[in-house]
Amino acid sequence: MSRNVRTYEHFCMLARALEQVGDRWTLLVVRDLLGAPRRFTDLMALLGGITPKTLTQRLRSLQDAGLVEADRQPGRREVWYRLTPAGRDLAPVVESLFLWGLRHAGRPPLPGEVVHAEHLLAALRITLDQTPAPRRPLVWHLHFADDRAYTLRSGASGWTLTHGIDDAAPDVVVTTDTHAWTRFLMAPPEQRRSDPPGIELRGRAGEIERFLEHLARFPYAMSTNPP
Amino acid sequence: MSRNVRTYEHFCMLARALEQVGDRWTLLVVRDLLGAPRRFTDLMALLGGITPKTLTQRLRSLQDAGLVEADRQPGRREVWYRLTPAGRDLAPVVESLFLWGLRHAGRPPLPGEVVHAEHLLAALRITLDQTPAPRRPLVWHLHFADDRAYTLRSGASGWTLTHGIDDAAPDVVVTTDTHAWTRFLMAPPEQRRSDPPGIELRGRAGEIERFLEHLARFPYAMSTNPP
DNA sequence: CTGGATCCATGATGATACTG
DNA sequence: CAGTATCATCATGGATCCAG
Repeated sequence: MSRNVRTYEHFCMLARALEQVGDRWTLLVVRDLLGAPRRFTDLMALLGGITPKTLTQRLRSLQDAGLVEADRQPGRREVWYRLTPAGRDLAPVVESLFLWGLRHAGRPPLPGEVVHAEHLLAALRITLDQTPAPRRPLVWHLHFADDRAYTLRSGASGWTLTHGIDDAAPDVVVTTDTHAWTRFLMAPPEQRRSDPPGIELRGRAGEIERFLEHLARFPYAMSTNPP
Repeated sequence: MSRNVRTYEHFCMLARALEQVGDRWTLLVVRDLLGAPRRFTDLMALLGGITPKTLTQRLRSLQDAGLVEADRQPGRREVWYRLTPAGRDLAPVVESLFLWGLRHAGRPPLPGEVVHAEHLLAALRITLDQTPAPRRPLVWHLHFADDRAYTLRSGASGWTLTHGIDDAAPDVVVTTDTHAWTRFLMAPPEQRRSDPPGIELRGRAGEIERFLEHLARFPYAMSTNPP
């Protein structure tokens, strides 16, 4: 149970933070737990390429640091891992790294890369949060070919991405698959209007227009320095 | 010269970002280059504990990734390393990690930890940026016992920390040493008013009061979730 | 099936010493 | 000042196996 205390021995809050979350894979685990609580095998699938040994080790470190807690219910097989409040406080860290990656490595998938629609949706949600909030709350539903569905919703405290669709009437319903959705989002915004292949957009014409307008800021919403 | 291409092979902008800056020591190098251009030995001193081999390797990776450039002038021994615009874009990443560390690991130095006033000043500057900007620009000078001096200045685009003191008339002048300054800032804000040992504050009484008021938000300025 | 543990190979990092 | 060289150690990856 003893932790790998690989320390920097610096009196610096950045170094202290990196001692907790700087190891390989750690922030990717946090990324996936920010979306929702997950089981070990959920994480294995989302983190394609991690070995069970390393995942176990990262989850233990995060638990010891108080960033993750394991939910083990008697009579239930699975263990659900979820972030503690301290773990959720890492959201700004993950978001700033997402934005940097979008800006400086925002290219379509390389051959062999594992693709999960959810990670692209997370990047989209963060990008939307960098743009002015819409005057009226918006609700978009996204249905993927593997039967996963997500809701993107704007609210007073920004955009949220949730798993599944809720009962609120959506302004736009997107039906697609991971591959088409990836090609759609990684294409230049001008090209997204002309009947994108593999994507069905349903909703009032004005709402679809508004949807495309918001997406036009993706992936280059942030700029500390000009592109 | 060949890169350490330790990739995740995920189509995820967070993973792409971590491939560039996720290695041990890398973000600490960026932290120190965000303050000013530095020489190899400057970095060795600030990064106490890094080996020259690892520092060389990190600087090469950062150069290959286009985040750092080396300034070698003919007839000059030293090499000055500085961030490129893409490297400076990492400022939000470093800042969010600083804030997380302040909030969740903001304890006084542990025995054996290397202490540099500059890293605490960086954390202070970031914290000041989280609070409402002062109505009028403020200038504080800080003189340390080792003859290093810094200027903290508020402006339209937030607070800046610069090396040395400029010619503008300061509102407050602080004279101290690294140890006393660390104890001062890591003490509860109430305790900072009563004649802190090892610190001399000069300036009009109202300006010193304003200085202490701004510092009262340190180190707990940020909160995504309540403390 | 989920949630791991074990063994071994390899590569990244650390300690120390030395050099153009 | 700005690194290299050498050697030792530790973390990670790959594959396989196991208990509830």
